[in-house]
Amino acid sequence: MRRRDDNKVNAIIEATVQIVNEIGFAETSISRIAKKAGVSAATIYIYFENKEDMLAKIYLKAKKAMSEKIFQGFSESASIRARFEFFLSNFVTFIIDNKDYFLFMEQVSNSPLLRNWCLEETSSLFTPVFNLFEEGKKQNLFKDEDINLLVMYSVVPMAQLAKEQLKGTFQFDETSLAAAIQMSWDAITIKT
Amino acid sequence: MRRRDDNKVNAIIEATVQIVNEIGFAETSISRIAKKAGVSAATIYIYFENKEDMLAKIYLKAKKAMSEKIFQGFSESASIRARFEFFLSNFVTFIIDNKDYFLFMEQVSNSPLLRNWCLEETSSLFTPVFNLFEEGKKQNLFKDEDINLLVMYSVVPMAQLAKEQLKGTFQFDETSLAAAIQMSWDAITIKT
Amino acid sequence: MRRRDDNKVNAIIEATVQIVNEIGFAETSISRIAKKAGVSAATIYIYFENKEDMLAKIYLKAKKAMSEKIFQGFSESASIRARFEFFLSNFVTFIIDNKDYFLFMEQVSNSPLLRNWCLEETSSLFTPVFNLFEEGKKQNLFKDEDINLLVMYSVVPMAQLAKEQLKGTFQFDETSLAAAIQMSWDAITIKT
Amino acid sequence: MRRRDDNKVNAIIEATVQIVNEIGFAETSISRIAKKAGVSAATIYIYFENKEDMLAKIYLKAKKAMSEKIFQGFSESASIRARFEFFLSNFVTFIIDNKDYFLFMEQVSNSPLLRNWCLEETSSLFTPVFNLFEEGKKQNLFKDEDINLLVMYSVVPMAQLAKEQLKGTFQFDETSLAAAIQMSWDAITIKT
DNA sequence: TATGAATGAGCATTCATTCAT
DNA sequence: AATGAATGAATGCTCATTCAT
Repeated sequence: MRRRDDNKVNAIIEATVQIVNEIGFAETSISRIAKKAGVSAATIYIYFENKEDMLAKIYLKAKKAMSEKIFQGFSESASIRARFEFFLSNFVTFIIDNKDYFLFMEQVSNSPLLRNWCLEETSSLFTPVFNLFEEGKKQNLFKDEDINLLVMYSVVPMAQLAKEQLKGTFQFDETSLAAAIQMSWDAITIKT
Repeated sequence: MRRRDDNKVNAIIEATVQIVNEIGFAETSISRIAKKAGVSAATIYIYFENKEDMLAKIYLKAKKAMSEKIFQGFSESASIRARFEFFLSNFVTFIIDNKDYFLFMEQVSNSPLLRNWCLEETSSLFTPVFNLFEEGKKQNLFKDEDINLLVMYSVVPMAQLAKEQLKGTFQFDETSLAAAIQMSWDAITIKT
Repeated sequence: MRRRDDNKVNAIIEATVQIVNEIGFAETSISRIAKKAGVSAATIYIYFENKEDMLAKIYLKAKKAMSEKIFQGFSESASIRARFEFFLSNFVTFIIDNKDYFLFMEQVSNSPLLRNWCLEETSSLFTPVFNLFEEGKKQNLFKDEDINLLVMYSVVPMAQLAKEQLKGTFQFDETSLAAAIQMSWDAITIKT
Repeated sequence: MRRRDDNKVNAIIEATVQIVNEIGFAETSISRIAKKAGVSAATIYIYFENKEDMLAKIYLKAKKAMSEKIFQGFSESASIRARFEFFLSNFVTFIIDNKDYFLFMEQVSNSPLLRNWCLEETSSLFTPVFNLFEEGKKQNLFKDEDINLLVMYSVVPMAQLAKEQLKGTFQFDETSLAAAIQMSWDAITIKT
């Protein structure tokens, strides 16, 4: 029997990510993916149950890749501030370096149909951040607000800025990254 | 000869917005819109050139409506802080009160194909905010950073929180709104 | 607006009947029907909800046509024997004259998926025959057996013979028709 | 080198027969058969040339099995009536006992594409019946009609009744079987 | 022998759009 | 202005079959 050809699977994944980014989630069709990946449309159904399954699996794969890259070298024993900086700059770096994957994830997570898939599996990938925020709150360093709020003011603007950079309307350098991290910090810490 | 029937146009617009929110951008088809609006699909082509044109026009209409509502009663002579609060709380209120329109705008603006349409026309609608930020920077109240950065840390988290509320995972009340506004304020102002 | 084009509907129906007879129920596809009918496949969906709906409607139409032709001029006051002959010879005539429709009905009624559709609506079309059998039983002319049995021995062999004629392996003429009717009669009547 | 694995062939045949009966001829696909038989779809092509060849071979196998069972113990020297009863009741018994095979044969023989295959090979399996009818005609016991006619009035109604039993709309017992055989007999014999 | 991988052709259906009235 | 009819092109997906191991 023929052996599973990982080149084909990867070609499918790459093609999917690129097409979703080029023309949008709504317009992405199996046949376009197949053509770009250089395989028959039928081949896709060997590796994935259906379109939704394919998108979900690619999404999870991307999310895991992000989590790994971001927390590679993350030390739970470092200071809150150090971990905060480490996490946010890794986050930005990942987005810039993995433009396609990140934009793909954005597209997927903005699609109403697919918001359900992956909540639990996903959130567990980011427990180090949640721990960080909880610890900061306990130390009276961070404001005593809902974790959601803290995330909104630290992670979300950073992601948005990275998106602006990908669009060409913003440019991260050391200075602006530091400024952004400081703004996040100011937003969630208690003024002294 | 009959005249342009605004009832029909409105029915089409309402139906479009609702369907996009119900089943997502990707699944929204002309025939579904027509059925929900109670008109023939052919009728849509009397009022709009094609599907893309229709979505663009609805998007612009929504954006204008938002701009008007947000800046209704906005006084350029009020204090920076007052204007800041006024703007952000109006913004949140608009989102909550006009759930359908806002989510529609989100869906559209996340679609790569359609991101180009309306950049200039759109940004001009928010000049009062840009003025506000410029003024704040001149007064040494706001950090001397790129306007984009200031926007990221004030508008974006607020929008995200409003979306969380619409999803049911967050709840704005007077206290949490005040807290959020304060976090925005802390992020962009110079600590004294 | 365009007017409903009955030519198109009829062309679809004719094409369906012919193709089902030519290549069988299992192999009949919408696109083949459309090609033969000279319309777009999409046009079929204007007149029928889906493939099953189309087949069901054509089946019912054929069944009604058969019932009408068979019972045209059927007199409830004629003698049992006269009605028996009238019915059976009309039945055979219909099959011979409407080969396509009859074979289509056979194909459909032998398909397990579709046996459910039309039992009630269909059986009511043949009440005159059931009445005939009941009456014959009351007069001690017909054997006192289940109506099903009487039908099996009168209608079914006749249908089968007509099918043989359509295949070319049998030929009805006045003599053989009379013989067949007599055999049916002998099967179900009480010997005296 | 391994030898032909009859377990696999049988599994394929069983699976085919069952699936055709469960979901109908039209919906029966190689991959479904393979799954049910517990083999790879490719394996089927080791034992059969293609789908049509497979169905034809199974059909013939079933037909031979039926012929064998029906004529097992058939004595050419018994009386006409005895042989007639013997044959018909064996026929019914076979259908009832081998529901799957019989219904499979019905499905196949009703498909126009496959009607050609097996005419000669098939008819030869039933020569004892033809002999019986010829003998009956010579003895002036049976009507002097085309053999086809005699078959129609003896075999066909019996098959149809058996089908009704399988559907649950009729029930053979000793009495009704005897009644049916008598009706067949009355249909084809010369009244005295 | 046996099979997972692979595919071109085809499926039923829906699409955005145009046409004739 | 309004719309039912009509369609070529596309959709996601399954098919029967072949290939490489």
